[in-house]
Amino acid sequence: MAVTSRTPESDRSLPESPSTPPPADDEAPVAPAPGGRTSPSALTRQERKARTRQALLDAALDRLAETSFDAISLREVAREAGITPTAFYRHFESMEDLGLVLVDESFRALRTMLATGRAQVSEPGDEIRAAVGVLVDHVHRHREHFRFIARERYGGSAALRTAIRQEIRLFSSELATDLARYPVLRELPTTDLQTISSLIVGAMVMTVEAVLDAPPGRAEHEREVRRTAEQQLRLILLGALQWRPR
Amino acid sequence: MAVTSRTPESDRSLPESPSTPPPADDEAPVAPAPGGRTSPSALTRQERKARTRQALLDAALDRLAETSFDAISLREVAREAGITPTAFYRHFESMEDLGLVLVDESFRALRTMLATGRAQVSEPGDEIRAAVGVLVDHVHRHREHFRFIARERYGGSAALRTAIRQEIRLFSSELATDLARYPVLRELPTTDLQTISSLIVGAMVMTVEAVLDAPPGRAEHEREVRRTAEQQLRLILLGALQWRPR
DNA sequence: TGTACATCAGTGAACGCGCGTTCACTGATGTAC
DNA sequence: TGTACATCAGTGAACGCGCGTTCACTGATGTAC
Repeated sequence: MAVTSRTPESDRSLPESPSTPPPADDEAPVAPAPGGRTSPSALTRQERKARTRQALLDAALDRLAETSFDAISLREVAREAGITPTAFYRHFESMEDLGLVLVDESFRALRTMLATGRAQVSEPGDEIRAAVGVLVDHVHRHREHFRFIARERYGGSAALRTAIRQEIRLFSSELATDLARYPVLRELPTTDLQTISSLIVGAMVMTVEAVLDAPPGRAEHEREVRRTAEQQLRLILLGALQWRPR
Repeated sequence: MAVTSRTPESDRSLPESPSTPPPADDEAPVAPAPGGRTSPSALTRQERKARTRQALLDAALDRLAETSFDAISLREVAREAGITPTAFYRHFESMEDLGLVLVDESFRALRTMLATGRAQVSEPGDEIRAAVGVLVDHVHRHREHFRFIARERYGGSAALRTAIRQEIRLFSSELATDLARYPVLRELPTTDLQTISSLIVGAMVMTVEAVLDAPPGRAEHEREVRRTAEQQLRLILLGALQWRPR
């Protein structure tokens, strides 16, 4: 197990060691500074706590690759984060509590995406391709968070499901507002805009799932997913332009 | 726990019984004919086994109201079905095995729906309303199976997920074939038809979830769900009619 | 700057519990004669 | 029809295990003087 270098009384590996212990310097599990340390840590207590907390969140996200959230145990999350089960309670009241924080974190990522999308308005006529690009890129960049949402959207405890559904509804409304900026759509009543944006959200959800399911290397598969998504949005737009209320 | 008697040797349900086994009469766990019974049971061993098996499947479906499939224990399913954990193995190799049977059962229900839909073609101009009606009715009639699919579609073990995804893909293809019957759409290349039908399937999935989420009594909420679904399909159709390949 | 005390993230033993799986078994149902 | 034997769905005890939660604790970090 080779502890890399240093500190006279070293070999300070944790009792339950993290899966990938010290990648570069920081990041990853945490290393909660066990007993007897001479050189004073560079981190404040507060910073350390924040890291452990994040390690717990990351550990849970990580486990979601294998099972659904409510099949993940507090103990395995603590183990993977490199702390005792008992210490878990210093950070969260329960796994459900942690789950709700993950919902929050995940939708923050999603909102970032919307902002990015609005910022780079791109040349007209190509908005759809650009939008799909932004979506797919973000899914790659926040793969684990999107997987979490996809899984728990209809999966887990009532509390998580409710929280996620509310966020999606909000997201859909924001999209409706965005749509209202387009000249042709501006005339449509709000309810119709909402119907349209929920259709778009549905297509997006399917797209996200397709991207997540893509075998890692298959660029070809992904190009296909993009193309389908673009065509679907185009078709929706085509329908929307023909749409007349009532 | 009264065993409700009747019919000397009739009630010939199949070993692998259809989704709704014994319409009136019994229901509930099973009553595995405990020891010391004097009056000979009216059921053959085979029939009894089939019932217990179905009771296990139903128990699992039932538990899915609370948690996701991979958080359901073999023991609680056995308990709810009225048998010992040990006896579970007379029917399924494992919970995963049982899960795969549920996938099968659920999609059989879904296929029934498609058949129904095709049969009652209804007056033209109203196909969309009729289709949405058939969908919503079927969700009500097979509420638990649809909930199972909705939950495990992205939720659980890789095996279940794969099985479900394959069924949905198949379903989507069948829909594409159906679409090809419509004069205007007949001209479109197969890939475009598939893109369109996957968009429709996406909207349907959202609709199913909305119906499942509806608070039981709220007829009003459900009318709204129906209306939205109809409009979305109408919009897709509108787009499809404008669609020109490439 | 040094000292004395407070804070609090993390420890480790212990608990009772439900889990999946094994095993040898029982006794009603089914079958061969 | 009656009898003797085979089948097999379900039993119940037992196992080792990982779980969530409690408790009294430790010792580095933080703060007041």
